[in-house]
Amino acid sequence: MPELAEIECLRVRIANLAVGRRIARAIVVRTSKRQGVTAAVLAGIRGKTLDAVERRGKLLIFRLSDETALLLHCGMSGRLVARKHGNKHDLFCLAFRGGVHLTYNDFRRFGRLWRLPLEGLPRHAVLRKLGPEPLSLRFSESSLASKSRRSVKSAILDQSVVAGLGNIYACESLYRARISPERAVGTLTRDDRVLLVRAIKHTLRAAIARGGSTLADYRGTEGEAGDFETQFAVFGRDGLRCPSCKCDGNIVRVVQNGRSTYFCPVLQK
DNA sequence: AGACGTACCTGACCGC
DNA sequence: TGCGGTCAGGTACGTC
Repeated sequence: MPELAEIECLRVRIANLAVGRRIARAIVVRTSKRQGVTAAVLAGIRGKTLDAVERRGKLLIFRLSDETALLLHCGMSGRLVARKHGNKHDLFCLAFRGGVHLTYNDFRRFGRLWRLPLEGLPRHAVLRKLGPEPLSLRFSESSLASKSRRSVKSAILDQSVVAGLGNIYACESLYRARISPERAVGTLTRDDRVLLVRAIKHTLRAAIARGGSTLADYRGTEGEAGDFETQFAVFGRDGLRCPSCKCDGNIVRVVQNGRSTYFCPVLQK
């Protein structure tokens, strides 16, 4: 459930479900020290009220009434679902008064959980190194200004450059901006950067409006209803015709920094 | 600085 | 049916 658009949709769903409710019980179903899912991390949250659910990049931030926060990074496959625990990949469950349950399920177990005082939040290592929110005014053409020779795809996936883009929306945004993912970020003109920033904002807004993307791993399960994957122009579409009517290109798949990149080499320069 | 490999995990899918 | 390889929405680390 991992990129910004999916996390944002999840945030809204959780907020509607549980903000203002008191936590009746926190159940650690399966301890994972590496992930931070331990009884110690969740100790003492019983009786606290969930005051707000926020998001920063791909991180979810649960503000609790005792001036602490739970931070959750869903990794590759983590998600919060509104049901009691029971699945074999469930790690913990928050039971709220009034019968609402939130269960964290993560079959690949790359997710992470932290608990810390609100007061120390901005200084927390995972938050401190995040770049601007892509949908905020702080994210602009100048955020991408650089003399670097690294690829533009690698730059926009770098969470310290812009927080929250993942592999799907990086590919889709570059397509929309008609910029090759293989271009060195330092060769982008100011106009290129303006186009790319606009494309990123547009792509994320469109994905959020559609409830995010739901890939095969999750399809048909537990209530996540996003369908932005039906709108992909390039992601996972290698060998198919470029959807632009103006070019005769085919989508290709290449590997950059160990990850699949999809693009149209005719349209994207 | 940055590319690359590796590690962390489980599971789906494909070719043999 | 099984087996090995490859792939997966993320991040961190060491090495070159």
